[in-house]
Amino acid sequence: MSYVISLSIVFVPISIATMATGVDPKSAARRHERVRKQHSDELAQDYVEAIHELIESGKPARVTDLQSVFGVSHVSVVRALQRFEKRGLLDRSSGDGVQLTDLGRKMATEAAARHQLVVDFLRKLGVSHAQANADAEGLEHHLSDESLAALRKFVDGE
Amino acid sequence: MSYVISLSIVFVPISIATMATGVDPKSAARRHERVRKQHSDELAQDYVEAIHELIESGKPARVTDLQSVFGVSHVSVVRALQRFEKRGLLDRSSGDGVQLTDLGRKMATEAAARHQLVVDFLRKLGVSHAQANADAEGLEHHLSDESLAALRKFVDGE
DNA sequence: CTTTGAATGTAGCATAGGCTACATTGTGTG
DNA sequence: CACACAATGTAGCCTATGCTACATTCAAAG
Repeated sequence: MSYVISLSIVFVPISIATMATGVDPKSAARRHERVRKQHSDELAQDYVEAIHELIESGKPARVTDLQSVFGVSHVSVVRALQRFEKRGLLDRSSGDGVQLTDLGRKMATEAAARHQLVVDFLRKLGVSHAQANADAEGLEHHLSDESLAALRKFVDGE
Repeated sequence: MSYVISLSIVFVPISIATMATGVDPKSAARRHERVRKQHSDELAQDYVEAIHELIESGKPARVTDLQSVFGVSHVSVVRALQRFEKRGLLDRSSGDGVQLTDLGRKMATEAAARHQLVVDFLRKLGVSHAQANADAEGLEHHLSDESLAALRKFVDGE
């Protein structure tokens, strides 16, 4: 079998037919592929965000601290940190807790800004603070720039 | 337009202290745990939704069809279907394509309603149809009942 | 009737992300 | 000093999701 893989990640507007039905296979495949990519970055963003928050509040970001933030075993934390260190997001060589690289810090501040925007947005929609925070944790990784801009516009008074 | 909103999301209360700071480790752990649970159900919902759409539009839901919907190899589809069959969501014993069980159909219609609500909501915020559909794919799995109700209120004229 | 191509399934491998069990190391206290 | 506990790391196992390569089956075409 020979596959002809289309590398056209070019922007292709969804056809009228698709817009109505939502069942066009090609665009559906593109959407699902995008979600898979988002997932592969979610944990990294959550980690750098948590590490950033700890450091900003004067506390070291140790394995134990992250373990209680994420509610997983210390082993899962260690292995996640190993992966993210390989990806150049953080540095575990210094003594007390992990440090973020410039790249990690950039990712962290962007993630924090997105998170806050989503929380503010949900609050303005009338969602309780607790639920807004909880939902933002899942939502923040799946918003396009276009949707983020729309949320911002709404939050900033519409 | 009226929506049938899923009532299936677990309610997790969050303490007042948490609400203020957002950094309380225990509530953070609860939030992250909830997101992990949502992830473990995402693919199942996407599959039953896709299968339901195919069947509703008169086409059989075969491995090949789902392969092109999700943009993965046929092997990934087969193994996903095996898992979901074990979970009682679908039935592969009948001849032409998979069938949904009652449970699978219920999950599919709820997921479809959520998806449509998110799309309509983003559209009302000014997001393009193409991007609204794309973003909804990721967002729809991470909204609490409370947030879904807020979205519906906004869509229905506020 | 044979060949061929599409659909489906299996075998086996990779990575991400969970886990428990065990080893090491450092620190503080009886 | 020695024992104990907390923090960290490693070994090894699990499931979910991807993949390629190979096997089977069936229908359509020559």
